[in-house]
Amino acid sequence: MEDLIHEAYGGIFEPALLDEISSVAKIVPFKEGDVLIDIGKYIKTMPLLISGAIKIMREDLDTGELLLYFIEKGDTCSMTLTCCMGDKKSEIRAVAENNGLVAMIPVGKMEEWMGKYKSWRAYVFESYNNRFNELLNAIDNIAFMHMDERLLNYLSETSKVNNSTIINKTHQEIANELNSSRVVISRLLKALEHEGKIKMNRNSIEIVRQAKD
Amino acid sequence: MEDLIHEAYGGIFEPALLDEISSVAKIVPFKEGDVLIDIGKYIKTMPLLISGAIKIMREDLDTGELLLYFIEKGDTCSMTLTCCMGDKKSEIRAVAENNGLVAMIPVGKMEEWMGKYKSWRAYVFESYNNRFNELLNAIDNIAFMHMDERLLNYLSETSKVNNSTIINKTHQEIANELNSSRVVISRLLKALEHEGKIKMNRNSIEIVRQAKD
DNA sequence: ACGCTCCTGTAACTATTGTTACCATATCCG
DNA sequence: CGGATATGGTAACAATAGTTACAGGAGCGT
Repeated sequence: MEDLIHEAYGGIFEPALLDEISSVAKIVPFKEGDVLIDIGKYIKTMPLLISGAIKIMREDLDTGELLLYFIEKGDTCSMTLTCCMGDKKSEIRAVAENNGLVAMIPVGKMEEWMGKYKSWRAYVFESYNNRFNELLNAIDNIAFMHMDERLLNYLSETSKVNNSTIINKTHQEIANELNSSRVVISRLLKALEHEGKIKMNRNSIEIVRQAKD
Repeated sequence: MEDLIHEAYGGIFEPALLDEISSVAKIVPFKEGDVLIDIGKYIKTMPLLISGAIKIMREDLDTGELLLYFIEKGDTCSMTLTCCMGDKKSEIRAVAENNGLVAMIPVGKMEEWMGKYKSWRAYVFESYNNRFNELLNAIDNIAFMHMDERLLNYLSETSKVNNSTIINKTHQEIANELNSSRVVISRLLKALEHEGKIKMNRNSIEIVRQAKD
């Protein structure tokens, strides 16, 4: 179990901190679809992602939903940071995109380490910064891009975090994550298939050419 | 000049920190339209807003623009925090919405205070959290709302930060900040006028009923 | 007053996205 | 096997937003 933390965070934290994390962290596995954090909930332990990918979603009042960004190995969600530090409710939902592991850290340790370890402080700030930029990126997507581009981006990102050119999602699921409707997604996917960028099968989509040519 | 800082930040920082801020800060006035921070630029001093309002904009590659949120007295922009701490380029543009004052703090002091003052640490985290939530709010706006609602929100927010029910902006300016086009904004404003929510004059719009009834 | 620029109104059209409806087939389960 | 459910294809239509074009009036400087 120490190996896991060392592998994922070895390049980020100083040795003494790694040891401390290993001693206090509880390694928890999660499965695809698990809701790790939900909107309106308080967070009592902070998760550090060891393996797998987590998607961060925003929900609207009237059942609208939107994928904001993915989190991968070595990352954490700044929302959990603020929630832990400030005792606030979560504004986002975190859902497992695939199977993986998290190291759960008691909130008390977080603040302790803020004063004790420089690498921890740097990590916390880096996390905030990354999440901020990912939100900006999400804004760029929905504000400046059309649905077909957003769809391609989504397929590309999903392919990346799942390490596969084959995406096992239904049109309905994709529509939900992009806050669109199934018919629209089917239409656009069909167009992408005609352009030779993807191949479609039941329950899966294969990316033929990556979005970034 | 000490009075200004005490007035704006008296409830936030401990006395010793307030004194230190007063001694090192350079008070700088700004005028409506001033570009305080621009995309791609490095930031060498951190601004604390004393009076006035600043709008934070995001820009697209092909000349699209979008207002993300406003910053008011007692706030700072988390982008400047990360830029200062991490020596990174700004991803956003900060433009003065009206006239006001900022206290400019040398970057070195920021890090010094992080270890020295608990209220400073709390403030920095609170700022990050506020900006994060404001970005989420911006996402809600563009992802889940139609242009007419966004327009009403915009008018309401603008009215608030300018302390006036009269908004001195042209349709073109509003269109730019909402990343729309002038014709669309004119059309929607006309509809809002028919609904009795606003009154229009050349170069100004009066909010008759606040958006939040 | 004259010409110029800026601001706004409006029409007509296009593009994009969302909605509703219906169908075909695949898959799962009893 | 037979029926229920999930998934995807497609058409027709509606709603929203963006584009182009043009006109009228306000304000400004000469």
